[in-house]
Amino acid sequence: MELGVFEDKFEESYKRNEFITFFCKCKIVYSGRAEASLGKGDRLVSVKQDGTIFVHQPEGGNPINYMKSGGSIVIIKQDYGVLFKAHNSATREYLELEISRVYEFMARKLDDGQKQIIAGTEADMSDMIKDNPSLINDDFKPLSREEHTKFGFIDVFGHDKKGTLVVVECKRYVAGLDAVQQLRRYVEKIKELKGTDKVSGILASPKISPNAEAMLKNWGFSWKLVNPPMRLIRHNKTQKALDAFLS
Amino acid sequence: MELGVFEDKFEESYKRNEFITFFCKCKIVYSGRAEASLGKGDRLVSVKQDGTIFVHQPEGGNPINYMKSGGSIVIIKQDYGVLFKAHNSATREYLELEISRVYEFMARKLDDGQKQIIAGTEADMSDMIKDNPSLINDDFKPLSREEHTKFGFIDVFGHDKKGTLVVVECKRYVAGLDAVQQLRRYVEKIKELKGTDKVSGILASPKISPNAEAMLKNWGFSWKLVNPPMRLIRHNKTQKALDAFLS
DNA sequence: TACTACATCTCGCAT
DNA sequence: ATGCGAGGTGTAGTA
Repeated sequence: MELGVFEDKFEESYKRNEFITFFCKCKIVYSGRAEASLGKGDRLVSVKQDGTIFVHQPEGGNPINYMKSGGSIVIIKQDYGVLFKAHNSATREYLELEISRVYEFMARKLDDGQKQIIAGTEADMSDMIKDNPSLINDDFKPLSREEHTKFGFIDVFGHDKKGTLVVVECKRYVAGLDAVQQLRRYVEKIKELKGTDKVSGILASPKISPNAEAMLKNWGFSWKLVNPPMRLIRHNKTQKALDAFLS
Repeated sequence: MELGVFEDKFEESYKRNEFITFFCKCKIVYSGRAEASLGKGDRLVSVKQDGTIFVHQPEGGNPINYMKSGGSIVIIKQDYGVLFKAHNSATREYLELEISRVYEFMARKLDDGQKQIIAGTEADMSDMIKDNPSLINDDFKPLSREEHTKFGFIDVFGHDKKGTLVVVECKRYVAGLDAVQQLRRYVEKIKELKGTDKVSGILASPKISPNAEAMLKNWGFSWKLVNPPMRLIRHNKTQKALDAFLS
């Protein structure tokens, strides 16, 4: 595409707050929370309707460069082509694309008021545990869930028949050292606040790393295998399918 | 765009491993690490040359749905339009788009062999501290940097004139409770390994949260204000510019 | 491959 | 606004 045409189209679409996206060859410089530069290559550039910008290389999961909404973009003609300057004065970030060619260009006003509904999160997991406390222990009595305190928030909090307080930390996948320390912090704080040593800590997750398990035991905590709700279903399904297949 | 045309174009471009991107109206279902659904709306859909997929709503920084490379895509004609089915058998993930309209379509083979050069990371920060130990303390002698051990890796490790071992943990932005606990873990492990209590912990960051600072002091550690290298330069530049402006 | 920690993380929620 | 933790986190680096 001729760069003059690109300039005009971009200006017009940008003014209208359209979703703009184009393939181009460019060099990139970013300055802000870090400093980054990227030599000349072909990329996809998108400008969303709220001003969010992202640049994708032909491969890889993440944008190579991006800017959050709240900035402004100007297009300036240069001898080598076109300079695409994005600036966010609030965050003092710059993103500059030295565009030497534009291959294809699309822009359109998109209409979408939908929000995603999601299941199988850590919150669902703590819900499940509160509703089915035997997943943790036969005499576990949950009292609260997702309780925010000033030192963090506790996924599930309760006690057992002997009156020992119980703190449960959930992880939806492999629990690592960080999860153990999170649990440790909560248990210590509860002990401090309640003035008792009778507080037990339980880590609930589908897996735990060996180092994390060692540290957990070292601190007198325990681990309970719990799958996040939908993962459990899927796993069972798969198991059955596998069992049937193998039998 | 007529959906039959879209089907043909998509099939052809997908076969050629081109970077495909289009605006469409669709409903979305995801199943895999969680279960998610999203009602009908206008979105940008992209398929990268390695098979990475992402779907963007008109606003917001992150893709609302995505799939990593390694899967496959099929397009199936339906009464309501076209079903876009992405499946990754290795991870057992599905992403299905019920596409009712396609507004615009682009596809092209992009050529890009460049890798981004970046400065101002935490690694740069620990480099800077190792080269300028006075940023931490006048008698700090660094011994190693980014040392990986089996219990974690320590950003900067050294000692002072009195022979006390020193562990430095860097954070490029606000240090929170997690950073303090990370430091705590390293210090405890070093004490255990060396069989000494003479190990001090220092957290180096541009900021620290109040709770984190309280916890830090409670554990006998200390905080040192250190900016990541490029942030320091920018800040000083800005300060000068502001001073000049205000004077 | 598994584990660990960083990320221009982003995002939401509660204080 | 800030603090805090989750995320379908992703990604790199190392054992």
